[in-house]
Amino acid sequence: MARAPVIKPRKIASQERARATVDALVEATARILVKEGFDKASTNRIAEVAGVSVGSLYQYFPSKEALVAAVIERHQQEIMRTVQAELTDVLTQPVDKAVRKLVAVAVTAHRVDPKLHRVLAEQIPRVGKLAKLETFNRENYSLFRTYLERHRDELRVNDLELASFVCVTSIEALTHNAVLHYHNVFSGEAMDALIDEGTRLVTGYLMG
Amino acid sequence: MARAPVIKPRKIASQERARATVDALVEATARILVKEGFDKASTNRIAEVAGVSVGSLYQYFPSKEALVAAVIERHQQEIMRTVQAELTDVLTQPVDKAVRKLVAVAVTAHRVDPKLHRVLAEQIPRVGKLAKLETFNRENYSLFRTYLERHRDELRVNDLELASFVCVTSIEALTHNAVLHYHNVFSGEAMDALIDEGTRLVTGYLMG
DNA sequence: CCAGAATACGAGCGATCATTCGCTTTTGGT
DNA sequence: ACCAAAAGCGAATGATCGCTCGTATTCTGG
Repeated sequence: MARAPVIKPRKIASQERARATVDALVEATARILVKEGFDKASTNRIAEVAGVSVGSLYQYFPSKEALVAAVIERHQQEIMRTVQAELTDVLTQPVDKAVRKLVAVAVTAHRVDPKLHRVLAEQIPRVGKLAKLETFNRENYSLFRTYLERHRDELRVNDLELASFVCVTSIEALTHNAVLHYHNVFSGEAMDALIDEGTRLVTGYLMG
Repeated sequence: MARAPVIKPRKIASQERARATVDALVEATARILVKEGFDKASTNRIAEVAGVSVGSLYQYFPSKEALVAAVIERHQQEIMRTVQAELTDVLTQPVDKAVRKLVAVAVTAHRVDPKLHRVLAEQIPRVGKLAKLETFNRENYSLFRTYLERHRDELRVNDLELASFVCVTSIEALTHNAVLHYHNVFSGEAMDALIDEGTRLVTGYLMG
């Protein structure tokens, strides 16, 4: 009759040693994604690189997807930590200053482990619809939307929804492309120039 | 001693029936990519959907990648066919007209089998560095670059290289995002509005 | 009409992968 | 010091996949 107690409930965890194992697994996953690509990131390989057995892996992560999701979450939090401070006073600043800061922050965000960011951006669609990066972009989007509403009278746009889409999409694409695909072209001064241009693009659009 | 003659040279082909087989295979690959996703596109499945045997598949395509590459090429050519006519007179037109046309063309291009386009855009990085879409973007890019050079005196930008990057990246991202991720939002009139905004964004940036 | 070339077939090989489970080792409370 | 729970282990399983190859069928030029 007694049945449930012996079955392993999966996924719960925490005793000092266990936390180290979990960290090692997430770290190993990230490293493999960057250095060997998504396809090479098999559960066996991840366990091997983490210096852990496959069995242990499955004690904490119910699937390979869960592992990748953990990597995504960790990366997201790292970005947040790096960027948050910059964004606190943006809402109260004038349009030109605010836009410049937002562009600069976007660049900074993409510079947090760019190689990992690239792999994740490319592979996330495949990992279920978890799409944590989507969530991130939503936050980004609604922040911008809020800013536009507060400064409505300084702007020459009617549809704030549409304007938000245009601005956020452009800034994201510009910085993403520059950092992740043309990082050799945009280094140092060239990146400053890119920030200038991005700022001019968006402010010119928002104002006259 | 005679060795080579019997070996199948692979990949060459053409007799009426064979061409139909090749078409069926490419078509089946495209359909599976759209309806079931990249992971489900196994060679066995492709052959099954094409109504053909795996053996036949490997007579014409040396690998699974070759099949995907063929789908990409076909899609590219379809886009070209749809768009080419619109681009012939762009070079001679004034900035505002030209930019508007380029934005509109970008939308049109993304509307050629959007679902296929999305899958390809998401999965292409994984298919070697063939990156035919890269090639396509290069063409796009150099066309724009050429336009800027010809109309240099009408513009208020110094670095044409940088300006091309900014404009092409923005237009591509705007239309890509709108058509492939927010197609429900941007239908009919909303899409016209998007074209207006994209045009204003870019012309405002290029001129005063 | 027929011989050889082209095309088509599909069972099967070897490799890889995600995941399981019976077992051993470590840990922490008492 | 002891022991139950927690953590760790890794060989084994079953499924899938890309791809090959010996054979059967169809086509075509003479």
